[in-house]
Amino acid sequence: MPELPEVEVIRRDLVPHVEGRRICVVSITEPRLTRRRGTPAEVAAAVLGHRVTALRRRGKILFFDLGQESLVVRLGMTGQLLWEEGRGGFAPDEHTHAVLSFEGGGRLAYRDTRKFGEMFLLPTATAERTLRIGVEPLDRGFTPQGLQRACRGTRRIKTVLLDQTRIAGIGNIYADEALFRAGIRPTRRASSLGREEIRRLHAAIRRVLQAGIRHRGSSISDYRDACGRPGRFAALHRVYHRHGKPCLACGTPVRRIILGQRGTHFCPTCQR
DNA sequence: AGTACGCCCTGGCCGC
DNA sequence: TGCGGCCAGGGCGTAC
Repeated sequence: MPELPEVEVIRRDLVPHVEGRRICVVSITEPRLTRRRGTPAEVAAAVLGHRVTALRRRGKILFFDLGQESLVVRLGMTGQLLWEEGRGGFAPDEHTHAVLSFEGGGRLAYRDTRKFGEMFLLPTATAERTLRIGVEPLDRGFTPQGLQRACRGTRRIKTVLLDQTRIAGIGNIYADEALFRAGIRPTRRASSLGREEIRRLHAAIRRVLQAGIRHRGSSISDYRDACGRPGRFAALHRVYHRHGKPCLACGTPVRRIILGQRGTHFCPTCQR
């Protein structure tokens, strides 16, 4: 579900509530949530009593820094982190798999219908390396030259964009939208892109991710921010989920194909 | 090294 | 109304 813009919106929503606050009650009720490392009881015990020193994001992943260790949260396809103010009145439903309560009031609920998300602990110092997270596309360190390097080897440009070990945070929606804005077909061999195309794609990736954040994310179905509100960016999608409808630039019907097991949307006229 | 594919889950929607 | 089939924004393991 959530890609970089959605996760960043959630992070920004949560920072004022959780940073500097101590976790005083932990409940993890879904064993799948901690499947990568440890049991729910072990993770809960390790989190309990710690202060959140920082809430960081890398790609689509959130890190609740707790001192030596960080609680790593991946939202998968349908994961949500919802902030509930106050102590009472909060009724977790059957899709609420974890709740962190904070000293002084306020709770953070983790909901995830499809249970693809995860929550586990890693040593803070090595967490990013362990998870092999690629370059952060909105950082200065992401350059056209870096994108060029990421394009070596792999077959199709969309596959490169979705590879989290190369560039972090781009998922199916923003890959299709960035490729449309750059005028590049998702099926193109990455190594065939010229300097000018790389430059356009680099700019398009940044523009589309920033626009996604500005409009508080894309809510196709499940995505909600930390207050439970949908984002507005889906209304501004130019190709994603617009198959059969006229391209907003030229009127040609937007086409949908399957690429890498994922629905892929593009304009056959505007994207070459 | 790269890619195709199945799979982990649940729910919504469409057509019959 | 009910049911089967297909779809979904992610990512991992396995086979080739």
